Amino acid sequence: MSFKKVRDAHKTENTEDYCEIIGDLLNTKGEARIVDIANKLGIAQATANKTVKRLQMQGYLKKEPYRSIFLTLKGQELASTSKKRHITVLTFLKNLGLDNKTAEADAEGIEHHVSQKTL
Amino acid sequence: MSFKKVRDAHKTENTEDYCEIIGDLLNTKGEARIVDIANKLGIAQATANKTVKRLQMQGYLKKEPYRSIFLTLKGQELASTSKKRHITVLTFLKNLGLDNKTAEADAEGIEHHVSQKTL
DNA sequence: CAAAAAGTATAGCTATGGCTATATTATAAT
DNA sequence: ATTATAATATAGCCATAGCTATACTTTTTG
Repeated sequence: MSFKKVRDAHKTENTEDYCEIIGDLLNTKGEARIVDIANKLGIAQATANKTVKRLQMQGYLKKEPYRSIFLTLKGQELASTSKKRHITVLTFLKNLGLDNKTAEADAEGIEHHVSQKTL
Repeated sequence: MSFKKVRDAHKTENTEDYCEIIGDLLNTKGEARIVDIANKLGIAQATANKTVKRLQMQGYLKKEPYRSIFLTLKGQELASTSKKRHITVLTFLKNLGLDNKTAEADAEGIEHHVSQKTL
């Protein structure tokens, strides 16, 4: 069933976004902090904090209290496949002739639902 | 922010799916029942029941206990725009050369995240 | 028409992902 | 060095969406 797959995608979607964002922050700023994530996602810091805690439990992240965040190997892998897919979708949408803003916005939602075959 | 939009899409996604499925069932079978919805979505009947109750509260559906389900005007409108988008995306994916199965599966996830412009 | 089966409803549980309000800790500024 | 500010953490709330188990109707069947 298609719907089951979509639900499964939704489950990993947030995790993928967090890992991707953290990866980007580490690359550009050198460190990833709760505030930055919350700002990028447009959510409250408390929410980001809670999710980071969960992702830590699940082995995607590493972090000490009041310190910045790092990706585990597992988190790095997720971030990289997620980023690749993001770029593929984004490039594709741009090639369709969409402006950057629309392409970026749509890609964010679509990327988590594109199968290997379609890519 | 793109992420905010994606979250908003997720909120309406399930509602759209329910309305679309109910619309389809009414068209093909003449009536829409909890069991059918649960089967189509691949979820437990209790879950379908609960959601149907909520959608009824929110004015998308009408139904009497132990009876079949109908769409309100609001529900019909949502179903039709949702269906149109679904078909557009599906056709597009097929035109890319994807097989029916993959196209259908991907369309299900993607359709809720495609902006008007992109369509 | 009574019993079995199918469908629907409800209760109660879990997890996720939002939020605000309130600590607490770390960092910056005076 | 103390104080103010910024960042982080925690507590407690809400809604959604899933589940199982159980109860209650409706429909089918013998």
